[in-house]
Amino acid sequence: MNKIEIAAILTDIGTLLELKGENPFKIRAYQAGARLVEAMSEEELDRRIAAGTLEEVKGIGDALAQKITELKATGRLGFHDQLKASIPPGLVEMLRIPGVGPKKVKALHERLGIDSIAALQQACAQGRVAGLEGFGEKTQEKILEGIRNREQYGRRHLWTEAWETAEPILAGLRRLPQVRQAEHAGSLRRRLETVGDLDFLVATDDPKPVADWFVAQPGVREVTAHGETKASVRLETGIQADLRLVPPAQFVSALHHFTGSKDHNVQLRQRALARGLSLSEWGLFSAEHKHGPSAEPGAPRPPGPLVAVKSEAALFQKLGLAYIPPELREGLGEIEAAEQGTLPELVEEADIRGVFHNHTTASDGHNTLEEMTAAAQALGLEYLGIADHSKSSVQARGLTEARLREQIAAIRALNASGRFQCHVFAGTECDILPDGSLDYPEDLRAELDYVVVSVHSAFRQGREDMTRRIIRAIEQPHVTMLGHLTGRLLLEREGYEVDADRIVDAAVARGVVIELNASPWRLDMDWRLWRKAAAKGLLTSINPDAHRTEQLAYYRLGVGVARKGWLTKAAVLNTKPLAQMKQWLA
DNA sequence: GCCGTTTTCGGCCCGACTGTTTTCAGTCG
Repeated sequence: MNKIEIAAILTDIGTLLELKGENPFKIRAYQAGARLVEAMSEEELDRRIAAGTLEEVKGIGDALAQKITELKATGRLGFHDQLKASIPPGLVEMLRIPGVGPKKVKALHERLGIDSIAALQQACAQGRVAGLEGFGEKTQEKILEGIRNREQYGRRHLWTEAWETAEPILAGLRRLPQVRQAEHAGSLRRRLETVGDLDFLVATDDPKPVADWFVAQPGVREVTAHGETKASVRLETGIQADLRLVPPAQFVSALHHFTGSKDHNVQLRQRALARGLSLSEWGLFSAEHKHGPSAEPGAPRPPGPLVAVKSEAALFQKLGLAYIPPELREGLGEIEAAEQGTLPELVEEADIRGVFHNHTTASDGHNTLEEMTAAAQALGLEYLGIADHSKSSVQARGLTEARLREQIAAIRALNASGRFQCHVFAGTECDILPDGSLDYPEDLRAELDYVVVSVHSAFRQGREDMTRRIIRAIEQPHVTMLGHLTGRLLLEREGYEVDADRIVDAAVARGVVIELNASPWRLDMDWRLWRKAAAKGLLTSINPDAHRTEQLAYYRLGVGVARKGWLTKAAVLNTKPLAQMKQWLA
C-alpha cells in the first residue's frame, strides 16, 4: 500500500470519527497524520517503518505509527474496517452538501433515520427536516438547493479558469472609491493547480458599499453571505467567491491569513503562541492575557496590545522568520526553512529565456512554424523548441521519418534566413512505445537538437511495467527530456501510475531532464515531487506544450508551479541564455 | 490521538456568518 492510499484511509478514519461525534482533537490528529504521511516520500515512509522511527515525526504517536505500519504491511486495518461497517456510506456523502456537517448528519440519521442523500432529499421535500430541533425552513431549503447543485458546487476549477474569473472582479473592486487596497488570496495566490473558491481581500473604512457592489455583480447566481466583514456569492459557473473586508490597518495580517494554507496558518499560530503572541486575521497580538492567572475558561479574551506590521515580510520577521513567498505556504516545511534561513531563491518568470516542447501544424498544432516563432519572439524569448508528435501518434498526425527530416531542414533554413531573432531548436515529442523502445531510431534522434520522450499509449500497464517502460526509454541515447511524467489531465483523468522516485533516480543518473509540463490541464510532474527531486540533482525544463501561439505563455503558469516546488533558477534548464543552451545541447 | 523551557494531564488556532435561537451551535475557511 502506498502513502497516498494510507493517507486516504487515515483521512477516512477522521471523517468517520466525526460522524460518530468523537473528540475533535482526535479527529484532527488523524487528519494531521494523513497530511504528514502524504508529505513524506515513499522511501522515507518505508525507511521509517522498517526502522521503527515513525514516531519521531512530530504529530505521529504510538497509535498512528502502529496503524500506518499495519496498513503498509497488510494493506488493511481492522480498526478502519470496523469503523466503516458501523456507519452507512450515505452519511459520508451527505457531508458534501454545503452547510451540512457532521452534527447535522448525525441528527438527521438518529432522529429521522436518514442514511443517504436520496432519503434526505425526500425528507426535505416532505417538510420533515424543518421540524427538527436546530433545523428550520431556511436550512431545509438550503439543503435542497445544495443537493440539486452538488455536482457543480463540489467541483474544483483549473487555476487558469479561476484566474480568468477573478481578474475582472479584482479590477472592479480596485475601481471602487471606498477601496484602499485589494488583492486575491487563497489557493489562487498560492498558485495551487486547482482552485476550490475565490478569495478577495479589501482594505476599506467603509465596507458596506463594497460588499453591496460585490453581491450585485453580473454573474452572481446566489448570495450565500452578506455581512460587514464578509460577503460570499456563488457565480454562474458554480465557483464560489468570498470577499473579506478589513480596516486598512489589518490588511497585512488578513492577507496573510486568507492566503493560507490552513496547515501553514495553524503552524504559524502555534509558533506565535510559543513566543507569547497570538495571531489571527486581525493582527498579531500580545497573548499574555491568555495564559495569565486571571484567564478564566470561556471568558471573552480582550486582545492584548497590537504588534504593528506593515508588510507580510514584517509579520514573518516578528516571528523570527524570513519572508515566505505565497507559493510555499503549504505547511510543508517552509516555516522550518524560513527559521533556518534555508528558503530557496525561487525561479521567476523573467528568468525564462526560451521554451521547448511546442507543436505546429505539422502534427496537431494550430499554428505554423513561422507563426509560432513570431509569437515566441513577441514574448521576448531567445529560443523556441519545436517538438511535434512522432509517427505512432496517428491521431495527432505524428510525423513519419521523412516528414521529420523535412521539418528539420525547414527549421535550419528558417534559422539561416535571419527572418527571426528567436532561434528555433529542432526536436520531437517521440512516443515511448509500450515496451519502452522509442518511435524513432537512434540515427534520426541524433540529427535533432533535442528529443522529448513521452507516453501516449497503453496507459493501463500498471505501475511496475510503466516504470520499467519509462526508465528503459530515458536510458537510450539521444534522449534529452521526459515529457509529462504521469499523463494526468487535471479534473478529468488520473495519470498512469509510476514510481516517480525510481524514474527521477534514473533520470539523474543519465543526465536526462524531466519536464514540468506547463499546460494548465497537466502541470506534470506534480509540484509536490520537485523539491526532493531537485535535491537529488534533477534538472527540469518548464515546457508550455503549446498547440497554438497563445499557449506559449503557459510557461508563466509553469513558473508558478516550479516555485511551489521550491525550484531555483539553477534547477530550470530553460533559464539558460541561447549561447549556453546551444552548448548544453551540443 | 498528540504533546510537554509551565504540564505525563489537560490542553490542543481563531474568528465570522447563518439560522435558530433569546445566548448559541454548527459550519466554514
